[in-house]
Formats: sequence, C-alpha cells, structure tokens
Amino acid sequence: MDTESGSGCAERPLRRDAARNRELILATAAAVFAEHGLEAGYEEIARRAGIGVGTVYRRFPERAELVRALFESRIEEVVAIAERAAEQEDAFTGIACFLEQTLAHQVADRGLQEVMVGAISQDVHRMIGRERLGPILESLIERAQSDGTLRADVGATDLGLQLMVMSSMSIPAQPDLWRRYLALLLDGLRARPGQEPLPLVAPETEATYVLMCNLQRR
Amino acid sequence: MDTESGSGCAERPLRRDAARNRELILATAAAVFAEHGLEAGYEEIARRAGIGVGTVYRRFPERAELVRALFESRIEEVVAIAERAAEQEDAFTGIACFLEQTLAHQVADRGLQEVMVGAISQDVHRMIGRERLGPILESLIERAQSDGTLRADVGATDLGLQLMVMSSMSIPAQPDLWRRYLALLLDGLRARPGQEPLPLVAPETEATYVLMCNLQRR
DNA sequence: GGCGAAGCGGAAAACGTCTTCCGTTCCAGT
DNA sequence: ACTGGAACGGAAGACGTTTTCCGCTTCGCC
Repeated sequence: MDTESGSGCAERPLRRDAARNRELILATAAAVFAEHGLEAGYEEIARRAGIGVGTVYRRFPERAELVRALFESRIEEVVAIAERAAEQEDAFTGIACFLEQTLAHQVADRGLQEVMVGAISQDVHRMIGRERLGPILESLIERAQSDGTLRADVGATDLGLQLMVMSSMSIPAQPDLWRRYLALLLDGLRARPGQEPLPLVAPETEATYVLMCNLQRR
Repeated sequence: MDTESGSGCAERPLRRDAARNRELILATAAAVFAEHGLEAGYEEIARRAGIGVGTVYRRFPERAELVRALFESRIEEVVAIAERAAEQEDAFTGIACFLEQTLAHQVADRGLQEVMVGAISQDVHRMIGRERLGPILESLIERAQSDGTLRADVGATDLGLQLMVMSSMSIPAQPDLWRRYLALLLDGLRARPGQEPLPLVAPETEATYVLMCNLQRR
C-alpha cells in the first residue's frame, strides 16, 4: 500500500521508454481513429507508430481504455461548444451554432463521431451525453421554445439523432455537404404560425442511445 | 443447343428436389435478409431452411445473384410507388407520398433498404435508381417546384440521401419514429416566401451513390 | 559497469467466417 | 428395380483478425 509515492492509487510510474511509447501510441491512434474509425486494427496503429503490436496491447489491453484516454479531452471541446452556444443572445441561433460547430468537429474526426454515438464504451458516452450536454441543450431548447423561435414539439433527443445522421453527410468532392442538410433541418426546426405538430413523441433518452449504436454498428 | 425446350438460354431444368430447395432458400433468405441485412451468413440461411450450407453455395455461388433473385420484384414495388406518387394532383403531396411509402417498405425490410442503397451489386441498384426512379422523381420535383410548393434548390439526390438516412430511424418502442423526422423534413422542403437558398449544391448522382454505400458499410 | 526487472517485437496460437470438397443420398429415365 | 449422375450435408480447409507469449533488449538503480 505504501510502495508508491504516486497519486492516489497504486500506479507505478512507467519506465521512460514505456511512457514515450504510450504517447506515441496515443498520437498515432488519434490519427488512425480519425481516419478509419474506432474499429481500426491495433496492427495498423503499431505499424504506423513503428512499434510492435504487443506493445500496444500491453499498454491498452482494452480498446475502450485507449478510446477514453484519447477522447476525454476532445469531448470537452464539444461540451465547451455547447456552453458557448448557450450564451448566445438568441437561443435558436445558439442551437444552430451548437449543431454547426459540433458537426464540423465530428465530420473531421470519424473516431470522435463514433465516440459521441457510444460505439465503444457506452459509459463514457452516457456520461457526457446525459450529464454534461443534456442539461445545456435542454435549457437552450426550452429557451428557444419559449421565445417562439424553435418549434414547440422537438426535444434534445431529436436534435441528437439529427446530429448523428448529419455527421455522415460528407463526400470527397463536397466535404461539407452536411451544411446543406443542416440548413434544411434548421428550416424545419423553426417555429411557424399554424404549424402542424410533429407526429409521435421525441424518443426516450435511453432508446436514443440504442438507436445511435445500431446506426453506427449494424 | 436443342436439348432444352426451356426459355432462351441453355438452362437445364433443375431436378425436382433442387428446385424445391431453391425456393426454400429464397423464402428463407428473404426472412433472414429482412432481419439481419444482406450480409447475413449463408450458415444462418441454411440452418433456418433446414439444409446444408453447401446447398446454398451450390445454388447461389454469388451472393449478388441471390440478392437479385430476391429483390428484383421488391424494387418494382418501389418504382410502382413512385409512379403512383407521380399521378398525384399536387406534386408536393406526391413527393411526400413517395417518401412515406418507400420508407415504410424500407424500414420493414432491412435487406431492401440495403439493396436500394447499393450495398451489394451496384449494377442492380444503379439500374433502378438511375433509369427507373430517377426520371420519375425528377419530373415530380420539377413540377412541385414550378408549382411553388417545393423549395427551388433541392434535387433528386438530396431526396435520395434523406430517404436513405431516415430509413434507419426506427426503434423497437417506436418502430415508425421515421415518420416524425419525415414530417420535419417535409416542413423543411416546403417552399416559403423569402427563404434563404440552401448552401452548396445538390451532390452529383455518382457521388451520392458512393456516399450511400459508405453510409451503409463502414 | 553490472544486475534485475520492465518493456519490446513479432512469430505463432486462437478465433470467427467464408468456401470448398467429397462420400452419401436421392431423383429420373430405362 | 436398376443405374448414372445431379444434389445433398456438413466436416475440413482457407482466410483474415485479434490476442498471447516468450526470448531478447533496454532502462534505471546500485
């Protein structure tokens, strides 16, 4: 119990070369995941990093652990986007900003997109989705609705799902094709006099996560 | 050349048991594909049909062949939907009908959805997409636009992509959740005075197919 | 510099699918 | 009924990944 002078738990301080490799793996994995998604083989990461697969497995026996190490900070960026969006004078504009900026991040990094959707390690995703983003978005939505700018019958889960599908809308010739469909969506989201209410109700939070995972994997 | 009294090519008439099995495979594959998609293993089909895998491979060495045999008629249904939609008095309503009915089909049959997207055997998909559905939709769109009911800057590829992403919007608790988002989309598609034009341009037909395939596979 | 242990690389085992192959079974024509 | 060959089943082989394992290297403390 007292063998370590480290922080809290019994974490041995990792030998110099090992620490260097750990960073190397993280940096390489970031690139590989951004390009090929979270299911990229360890082989590919190892090859690009110029080290053996064994080394990658030793440091990150669980892929989820590697994913967490990589994306915890990236996800904070998204939370920051939401926070900034919530400060917008006009709540509808805030929503538009949030969607636009989050999409820009997700489209640029396939790994991030998959993380946000909970493709790997649901707990991380739930944590940010439910505990961090959820409240911010909900209050933004509520504000926009009482301002009469956002249609009254959409919820946070609706936005989440739309965000999720938009993030795949990108082709080499038009990498930001998603902007086109985001504009279309925003037009649909705007409150208008005499508007028919949407059919059905916004899906449950839990069900939304399940759907997102299914969309991703299949 | 004259050994067969069959139709056209030199197709040997298939032994009775083989013919029975062929039908059995088709029926079983229809169910399996509807449930698990086109990538379902032959193993699963064979097991459910109560026959050996070898039999399935012998009859359909190419998966694409099995897919074609199964979905050629299903796809005609979609074309028929489009034709009926084109007869609608109001062109915008026609578009709405087409989207709604096609989605209902696709959501009920994952295999059909994947075929429409060209996940297997691109040629079949292209054939129907480009040669059959394309013209019908395009004229419908044009009509709706000159009526001033559909916004002027959307194209057939835009609708195709939206259709494609909507078809995944379904959860056990709300199997027709897609109707909710279709309603939202239709609201966005409607022409309105003083509307900002959408950013970018509708994607090329070819690029659209590529994107659809990517969306599917990954 | 020497020593013990942590760390490394990558060959090989384990695994999960997809595909083939061949001994046996069953049909159809005589 | 008999026979030739088409068709069957499913075990065995091929294949692409993922994961482990162990002989050798490197580090860091004495």
